[in-house]
Amino acid sequence: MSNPIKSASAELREILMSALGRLVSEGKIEAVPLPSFNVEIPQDKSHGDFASNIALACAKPLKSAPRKIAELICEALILEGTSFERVEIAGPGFINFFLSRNWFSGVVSVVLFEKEKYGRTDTGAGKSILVEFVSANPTGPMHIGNARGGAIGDGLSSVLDWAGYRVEREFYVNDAGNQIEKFGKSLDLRYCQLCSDDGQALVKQYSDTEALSQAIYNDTEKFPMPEDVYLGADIIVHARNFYSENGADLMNKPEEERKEALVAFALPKNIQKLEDDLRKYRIEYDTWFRESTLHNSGAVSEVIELLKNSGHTYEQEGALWFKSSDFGDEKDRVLVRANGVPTYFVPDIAYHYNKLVTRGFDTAIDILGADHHGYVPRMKAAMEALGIDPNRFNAIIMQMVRLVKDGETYKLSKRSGKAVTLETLLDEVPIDAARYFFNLREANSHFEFDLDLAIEQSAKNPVYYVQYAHARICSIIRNLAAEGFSIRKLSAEQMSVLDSPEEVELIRHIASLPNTVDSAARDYDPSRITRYSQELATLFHKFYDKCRIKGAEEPLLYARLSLCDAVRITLRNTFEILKIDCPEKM
RNA sequence: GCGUCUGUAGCUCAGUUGGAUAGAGCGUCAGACUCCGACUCUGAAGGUCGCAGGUUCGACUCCUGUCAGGCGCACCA
Repeated sequence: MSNPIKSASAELREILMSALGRLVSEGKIEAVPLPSFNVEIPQDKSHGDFASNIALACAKPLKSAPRKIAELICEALILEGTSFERVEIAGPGFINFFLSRNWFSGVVSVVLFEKEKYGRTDTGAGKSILVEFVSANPTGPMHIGNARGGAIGDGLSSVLDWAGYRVEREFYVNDAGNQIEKFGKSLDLRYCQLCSDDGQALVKQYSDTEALSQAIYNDTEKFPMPEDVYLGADIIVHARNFYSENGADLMNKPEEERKEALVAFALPKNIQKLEDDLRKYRIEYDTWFRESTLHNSGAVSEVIELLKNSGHTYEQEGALWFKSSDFGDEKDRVLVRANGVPTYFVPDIAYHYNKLVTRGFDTAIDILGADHHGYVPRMKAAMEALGIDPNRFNAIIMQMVRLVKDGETYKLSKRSGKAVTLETLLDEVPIDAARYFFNLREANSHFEFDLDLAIEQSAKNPVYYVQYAHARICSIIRNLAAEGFSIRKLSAEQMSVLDSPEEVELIRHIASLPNTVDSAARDYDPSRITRYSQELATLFHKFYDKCRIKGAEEPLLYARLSLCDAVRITLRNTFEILKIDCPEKM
């Protein structure tokens, strides 16, 4: 696993340090503690491939003008045998470095050698990370927010995997507590409605379950529902299916028993549906973790004891409180209500305790909607109270999605039961487009999803643009192979004919994939990868436009063909990270 | 009111630990295929980085204040 940029950068630091060392030993500069300095990639390519502010940083301790120091350093530099061939002093005292041709041709060789592994790094050093995402309530269908969370969570998991972490994907199934109560109550109400005279009349009228459900859903006069239940038509469908299989017998049983039977009937179907929808979205979880297991194993009551023992709880008005304000949370939180029932917070603490202690992951990441952002400080507080480093728990907050079609906003309302579901979205736009679009912007930005653009098959659509680049390369390679020119291994010497600005730019960008993976992993931001792939596609198209491959002189032809293959591999690897199709023809 | 996130070109957005003349796509205008896939490429116009201070060699980036918008602020989850 090599990283051409990182190794060049490290090499450059060495070169600079040894130059300083020589200056000190020759008595040309004073021996002072080395200040921290940068080696970075300038935005403007005319400023070289790397630039260092070392002379500016040394100005103060050496009490000398930055440019003067820069000149001394440059005189002491030894570039022979390194990846660099030239330096320049610029501006207030920056030292700009230019990479050698050998370095550029080396990049292509590395990519052709590492193939599908190119871009992977070992930065994570095998540390384990649990990424929990989507975790939609199993009481109903998934919405657009879950779609964004799914793409980001899965993309982030891939990025972390590529950066050398041991990653597991997890879905937390809220199959216990109040939501399930509410689910049971809703199912029971609908079931009772179906068994009523009005319901029976409709059952006879409609043979189609969907139509029947819609009729009942629409008729709020005959089939009223209280405020605090799920109104969606999917609830009626469950009730209807249960009725079809079991009839009205349950009406003679107590309400609690009915609810239990209905939940036992509907919940597994909903969970299965979540799995199916997410698999269709190309998300495969390592674990579907059930909240109920935390209750059954006693982990929930255990964590209450642990918190009590920590000394950060107190009782007030009959309830048990967690003094989360001890750890910077804005106020304290109730753990156990006056009626003796724990709040949702307790199983959640038990769950995160399970992640970090019981299962021992080094880090746990949650992908959360912005409406849950207030939840982060209290969970960090709970972890700290339990003696866990709160930095091992991280939350990615993602802002709300605005769906736009025909220039207008699609408003999604949970209440109406007519929210845009993940399923609807995937019916409207290709999976590639959905996954790519949701990773176009960083999580923490308000995102506008343009449905028209996602469907459009043109260069305006970024996902088509990048896939087209890949198909185009494959076509070139096919064409040349048909004429007897296949990719062959070239020496550094033969490869060094690639020196036009377009070729150099392209190679430079190819070289930065490992770095991009690292920075995406470091900042938990998979959107770096989509932007990288677009830039790569653009640079390839520019190269293609300027540099002919077919018909070029032979050494150049083979070098350019190798470059094409390197681009193809690099592009394909970014698609692999994002799990989108890699078409060889379109 | 408190907390939190976001304000960068007409629109959608980049800008990696503070660096050199603030970038891209779309849109607009003007161009490029008898030639490897034109689903492509080239060029032009377009900016007080919300506003005001501060920190320093240097600020879109850090700090303070302020304005506008999103999202929260339960013994709901």
